[in-house]
Amino acid sequence: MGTTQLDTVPEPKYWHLKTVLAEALDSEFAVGEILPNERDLAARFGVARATLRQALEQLELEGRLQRRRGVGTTVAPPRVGVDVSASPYDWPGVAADSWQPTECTRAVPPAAVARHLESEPAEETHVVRRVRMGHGQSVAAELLYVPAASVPDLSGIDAPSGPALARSVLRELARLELEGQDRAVELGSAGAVDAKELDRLPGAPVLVVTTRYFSGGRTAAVSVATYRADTCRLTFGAHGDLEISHDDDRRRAS
Amino acid sequence: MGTTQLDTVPEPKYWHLKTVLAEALDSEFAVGEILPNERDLAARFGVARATLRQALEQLELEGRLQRRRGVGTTVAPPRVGVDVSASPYDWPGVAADSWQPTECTRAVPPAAVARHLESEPAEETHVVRRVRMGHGQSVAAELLYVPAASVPDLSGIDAPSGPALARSVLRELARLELEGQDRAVELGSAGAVDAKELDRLPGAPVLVVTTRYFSGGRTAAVSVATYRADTCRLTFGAHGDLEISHDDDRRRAS
DNA sequence: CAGTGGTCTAGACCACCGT
DNA sequence: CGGTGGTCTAGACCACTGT
Repeated sequence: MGTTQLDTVPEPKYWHLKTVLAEALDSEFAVGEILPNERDLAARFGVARATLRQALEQLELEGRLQRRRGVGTTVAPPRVGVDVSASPYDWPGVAADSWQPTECTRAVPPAAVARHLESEPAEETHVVRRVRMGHGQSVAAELLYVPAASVPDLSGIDAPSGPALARSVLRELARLELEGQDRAVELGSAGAVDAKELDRLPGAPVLVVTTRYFSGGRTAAVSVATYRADTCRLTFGAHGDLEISHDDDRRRAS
Repeated sequence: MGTTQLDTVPEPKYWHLKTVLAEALDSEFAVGEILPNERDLAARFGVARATLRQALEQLELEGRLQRRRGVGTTVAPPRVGVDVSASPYDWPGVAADSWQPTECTRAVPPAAVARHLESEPAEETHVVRRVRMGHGQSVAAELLYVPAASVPDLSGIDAPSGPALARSVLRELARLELEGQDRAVELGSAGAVDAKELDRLPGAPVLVVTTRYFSGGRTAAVSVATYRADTCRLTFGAHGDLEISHDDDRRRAS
């Protein structure tokens, strides 16, 4: 029979608002255009600001709006397709990918990561910080955990803490034979540091990509990369509007 | 020089709250245990309920809490690893996967999908609805768009609208030679129907997995699967806490 | 039915950005 | 500085769940 019942439930205001705004976005606004401020919008729709904000939050989550404190709310461009497929036999940092190492420290990895680095209990590892650029902005922030055992020839050198050391670690890592890798994607919220790196507020929604690199029967490194969930679409394979489509303008009505 | 400045900015209350609660969750609560209700919690922490809720929302987004209207807030089990890697040369519905077809209608696909079905402009396609089960609950809801051209032998049959027809479409589809597929993952929010299917409220965060199936140089089908972002971790490859860990029955409060 | 989370309001103040 | 979005409050009522 199915639910022929037409759900007489009254739609929440913010949900209806979101729908109305989404339609308006499609038909009456161009990418990059700024919307009226929240107080005006709320007044125009006859709702409290909090309610209006609930609708805006949803639209931002869906990547249709972009809000910046002190500036305003703008219509976001379509999500950027970011390739995350990487051939399963390439180490990170090979050749010229879009990642840019920014720092390298030593620290004991969080429990969730340590669990993947089977052999080691609670030991310090190298931690390489990298940022992924795309379309003129930083798109992802990564922490790459590399146990000292994976880069034995680095024990002597500790001085050049920073990008230089980061590159050294990546170089040494690439000398191992990579046997395979593993990926998982989940939703998270940006911590304070990632948020700053991604130019978002703390708590912003991110897609967390955890990658394990296998070598010598062990997990030789673990990467935790956080992608801006509002602006990114992770692609596996040649999917999507590959890289940069210089021209995409849809949405133009009137 | 880097920001040695210790950021004297006062942390937002809800952010601090979230941290405190997260720690309490780790140390003082078992999976499945129910928390005090929001009004009590807010009073205990000396904040307004809205503020307390902001913290809870974040924790729910991160998959650490589960809130159900009329019931209460419980400590969520660790996220379920759901394999999404599928060998690139398998059609959906082959053998016994965890998908269960529930319906099959005909409709014109949304613009975003139609764009992937290059050849066709705004034509009707078969739309197969499937639900993916896992760990005793529905974990994902899918819409599979199959242009009539991809399943030519089905033109005569229209009667058995429902699971039977759905299975027919999948069977016919599997007769084509699959040349490859494509995946993209992005954040979205559940629509009214998906929400009901996933037992969540509308607007709940979901991971949207879009898959294109290629055959005969064309896109023979497009699948849009929405996974519960709060409870799922999408895995590519053998990653993660593989399948089912048989022992997980906590949740039993007298 | 009582108790829970979900929605909504009308304010207030704060942090940030551009000028 | 004025204007923006971000945080917070103290209420109110609604929708849902269990018993």
